[in-house]
Amino acid sequence: MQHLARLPKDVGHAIREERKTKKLTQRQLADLSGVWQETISKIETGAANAKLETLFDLLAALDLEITICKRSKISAAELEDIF
Amino acid sequence: MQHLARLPKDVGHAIREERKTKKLTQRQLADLSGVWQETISKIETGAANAKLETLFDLLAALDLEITICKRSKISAAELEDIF
DNA sequence: TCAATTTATGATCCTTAATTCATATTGACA
DNA sequence: TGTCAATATGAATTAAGGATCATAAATTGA
Repeated sequence: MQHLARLPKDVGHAIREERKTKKLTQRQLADLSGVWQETISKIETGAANAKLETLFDLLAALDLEITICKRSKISAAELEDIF
Repeated sequence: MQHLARLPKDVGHAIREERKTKKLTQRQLADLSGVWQETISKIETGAANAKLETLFDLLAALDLEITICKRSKISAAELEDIF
């Protein structure tokens, strides 16, 4: 599964989804990544405008990486919003 | 072209590459994105650990987006380092 | 429903990014 | 090489994230 992100909150959603897919609690992810549970909560709910390093710490713990590419015409998320 | 990123400096490289591809100066990108030229310089050179919002401002101005997905076995950048 | 776990929130402190201005360096090119 | 544009760097200020502790709220499962 891959997640498209154009805003910080999209990143939070992606992290939460992947964490749940891997059946990890925020605390377990905190232990794996070195990022505090409270911080993870704020990022997942979109309350934080995280720093790149924090994001990459979380992505590494979740065995994820980022690809930067040209914007697609319409995203799956946008489709979900429309229909 | 798509850029893989696992560290903040990878993001800086990707932004610089895309900016050059589009033949924009840092100042022009600054005007387009609302991010200061000085900040762009620091991000591109890896001297800054940018915030997500700043990153997305730059990506939007460059018509780029991010995809979060499972780590590939080996990246193009890693291949370049090896060979 | 109740208890235990998980997640969210709030406050404080510390660190650091972003802004802003000034200027030094570098790079391109006539 | 000399000049102009582009990029980098540095300082000061402001704003915000992250660490940390405490705890409230929500979720889950017996």
